[in-house]
Amino acid sequence: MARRHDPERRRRIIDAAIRVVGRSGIAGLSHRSVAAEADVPLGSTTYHFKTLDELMVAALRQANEGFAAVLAARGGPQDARTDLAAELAALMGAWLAGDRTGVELEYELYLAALRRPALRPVAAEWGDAVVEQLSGRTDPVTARALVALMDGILLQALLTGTPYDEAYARDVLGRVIPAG
Amino acid sequence: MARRHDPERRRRIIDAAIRVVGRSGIAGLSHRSVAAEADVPLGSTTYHFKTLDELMVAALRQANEGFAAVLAARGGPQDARTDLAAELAALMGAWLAGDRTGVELEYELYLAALRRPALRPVAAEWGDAVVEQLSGRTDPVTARALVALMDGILLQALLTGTPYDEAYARDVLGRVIPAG
DNA sequence: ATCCCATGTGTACGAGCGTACACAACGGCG
DNA sequence: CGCCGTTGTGTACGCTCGTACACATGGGAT
Repeated sequence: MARRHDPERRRRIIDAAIRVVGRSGIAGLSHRSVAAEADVPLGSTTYHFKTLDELMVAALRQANEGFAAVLAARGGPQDARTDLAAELAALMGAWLAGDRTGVELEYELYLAALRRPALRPVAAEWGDAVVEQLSGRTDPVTARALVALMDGILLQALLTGTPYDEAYARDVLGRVIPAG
Repeated sequence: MARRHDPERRRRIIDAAIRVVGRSGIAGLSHRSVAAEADVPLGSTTYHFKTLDELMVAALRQANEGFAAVLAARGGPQDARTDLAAELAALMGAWLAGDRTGVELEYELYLAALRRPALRPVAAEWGDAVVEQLSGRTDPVTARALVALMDGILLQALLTGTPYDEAYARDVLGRVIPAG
C-alpha cells in the first residue's frame, strides 16, 4: 500500500505522461498507459486529471519550461554584438543534435493545440516567452517572425526527415533581421 | 446490396476519411468511422486500406492536390512584376478566410508526419511542389525559406487562435526575398 | 476527541477499436 | 461453359479505453 497524501504524486504522473508521449506519441497517451508508466493505480491518474486534455496541458507547460531554461542559458540577454541569426541557428542545431526524440516530443504537444483548444493558451504562452527572450536583441515584429521561421525550419526537418542545414538556417534568419 | 466492382469505392472511402478528419480530427479516424461516413461496410475499408496509415497517405495526397491546384491558379507563373510577398500573404489570407476547417484539416494531416514515417514522403512532396511553383519567381533557397515562414505564420495563427495579420505576413515575407 | 472532506484505491461496465476469417458475387480466361 | 482470383461483405474475438462509483485513509478544523 503506497503512502497517502504524497505531494509528489501529481508530478510523478506528469513526468510519466511526458515519457509516454516521447515513446509512443499522443496516440499512445491514456490514463492507463500513464498510470502504468508512473507505477500508480489507474484511479490516481483519473483523480488528478479528469481529462487527458488537462494532463496534456500540464505536460506541455512543463516541457515548455525546460526549453525556456535552455534558451535563457544560451540565447539570453548577452551582448548584442554577437550574430543573433547564427546563435539561433546553432541553438536549433544543438536541440536537434543526437536523437530527435526530445524535439519531437515538444512539437507533438505543441502542435496538438491545433485540435485541442485547451492547449492553445499554453502554446501561445510558449511563443510569447520566446519572443520576450528575444526582446532585448530585436523589435517585437522581428522576434515574432524569427519564431515563426524557426518553427517552419524545424518542421521541415522533422516532417520530411531532411537533415538540418545550419548554414541555410543562419542565412534566412539573417534576412529577417533588419540591417543595422 | 451494393453494386460490386465499384471503381469509385476507393475514392468514396478517401473522401469520407477527409470529412472525418475535418470533423473529428485524426483522433476520430478509424476504419469504422470512415465506413459509416462513406456508407460502406466495415470490411470494405479494411480491404482497400489494410492500415490507417495507408488511408492517411491517400487522404493527405488528395488534400495536397487540392491546395496545389489553388496555388497554381492564384500564385502561378504570372508576370514577375507583381509583389510576390503580397501575393503569398493574400493567398494565406484567402485560405484562412471563412472557417478554418479546411486549413486545419490539411495541417493536421501534414503534421501527422511528425510521428508517422509513412507520411513523410508525402509531406516532403508537398513542400517540393510549392517550392517548384515558386521556382519561376525566386531562387530555390528563398523559395524553401518562404515555405518555412508561411508554415510558421499559419501555425502561429492556428495554434494560438490569433487572427491572421496579412500586413505583418507581407512585411516579413518580403524581408526573406532578396532585393532586386 | 470527533468529524469531515480532500486524497487515494480497486473494480466493474459498456463502448469502440483493429483484426481475422469465412463466405458471396462478379468477371475474365481457358 | 466452368474455373478461379479479385473484390466485396458480415460477424465475431479479444483488447484497451474512459468513466463511474463505492470504499479506504488520514490530516486539519472544531
